Amino acid sequence: MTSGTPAQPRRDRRRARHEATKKEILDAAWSMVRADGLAALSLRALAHAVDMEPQSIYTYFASKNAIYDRMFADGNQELVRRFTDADIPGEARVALRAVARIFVEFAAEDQARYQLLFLRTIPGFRPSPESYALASEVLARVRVILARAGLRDDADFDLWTAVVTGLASQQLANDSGADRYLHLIDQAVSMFADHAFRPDGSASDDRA
Amino acid sequence: MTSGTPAQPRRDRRRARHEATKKEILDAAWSMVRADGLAALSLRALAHAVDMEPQSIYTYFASKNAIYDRMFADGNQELVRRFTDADIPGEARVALRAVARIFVEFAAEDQARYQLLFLRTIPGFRPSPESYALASEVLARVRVILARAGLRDDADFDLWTAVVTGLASQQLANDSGADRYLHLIDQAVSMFADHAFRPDGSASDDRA
DNA sequence: GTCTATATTTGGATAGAC
DNA sequence: GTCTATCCAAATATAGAC
Repeated sequence: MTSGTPAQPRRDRRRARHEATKKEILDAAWSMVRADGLAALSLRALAHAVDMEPQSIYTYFASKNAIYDRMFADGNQELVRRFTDADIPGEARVALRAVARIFVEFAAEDQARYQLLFLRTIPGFRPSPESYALASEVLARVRVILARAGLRDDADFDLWTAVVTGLASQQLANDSGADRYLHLIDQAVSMFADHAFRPDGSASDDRA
Repeated sequence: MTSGTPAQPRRDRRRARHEATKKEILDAAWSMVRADGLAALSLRALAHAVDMEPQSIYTYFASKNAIYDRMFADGNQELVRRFTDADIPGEARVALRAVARIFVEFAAEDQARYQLLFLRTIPGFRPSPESYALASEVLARVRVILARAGLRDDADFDLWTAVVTGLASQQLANDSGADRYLHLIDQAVSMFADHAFRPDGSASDDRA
């Protein structure tokens, strides 16, 4: 009620500015890892990219791994967002196609992001519990979508993730920038669906 | 005919010693990347692991990337060897299973090796033409085996590599040390074979 | 072939003035 | 919140003595 505590507009502005700078640093980090590779990120280069001295980065992030951690969280959040935004239909094969496209296209867009999120590529880095929770969230969403499509078997789910991550990793490793594996998505989904939804007892084993 | 050229036994011994030390260094490098991650390899630590000063490494390798290059070559050579040693039967599904097992087990054994051979994980590194030729050799062998099994379509081949690399990368990223995806190999092969060898016109598209 | 010495660069990180 | 100053460790690499 007295002077000096006017609902703290000054502190809010300061906090907003702080967050804006943080975002600026993260954006720069993303473009650097895209250009030079995930492991090549350095605090010096990052700082200079945002016109700072390297030491000033520590005002915003406690360590280099803290930056990786935020990037890890951002990447997973973006993927969650894409699953949320797309309204996935109930029909099984259509749903599977939609999920596969979202994932593989997301992967193909950014090799560094894919490495950070899905491969263990940075020697010292392990995501914080909060960030890891977002990664689990992604998996949980996919699991829900697939369950709604009629897929509840754990082995089938694992097989599914193997198929889509296989397309993604091949696309990135052997055809970055083009669509050699991207356009196999529908075929892969058909293959998987034929298998997962095959009538009981039709499992062929040894004969071509 | 005269003195001083006695079929050069001394030079041979020296060369043998040189090659032995080189191998010693490479062995140490492999165990270090297995322990600490591929990207964490340093010449210092490597040298001290073989009781040398870091500078002495340069007697054997021109650079750090030259070491990665030899490791890349060794890894591919080992994989070629495994395909050569296994005699793959003519029957299609049996052949596919054999190839898949060899590849996925090879991958699962060593995360660092898999990253080096199949993922672009080390920012500066690109294999030399000679080493890259060995990688092509691996792919060519698989292509021949699959062609003999009746698979000659390029898209089917790409789909095949996606399935096996998917199993491999999931096994490494999510279940290192166990066999969650390893034991999906047979199922994955059945899925793929049912698809690749399906009778003409049976392509299902939209219905579950 | 291995060492000492050294150069150079880069890396991540802290203390403290302003 | 940003800087200067610094630290320390590690990195790759070269020159030259032995």
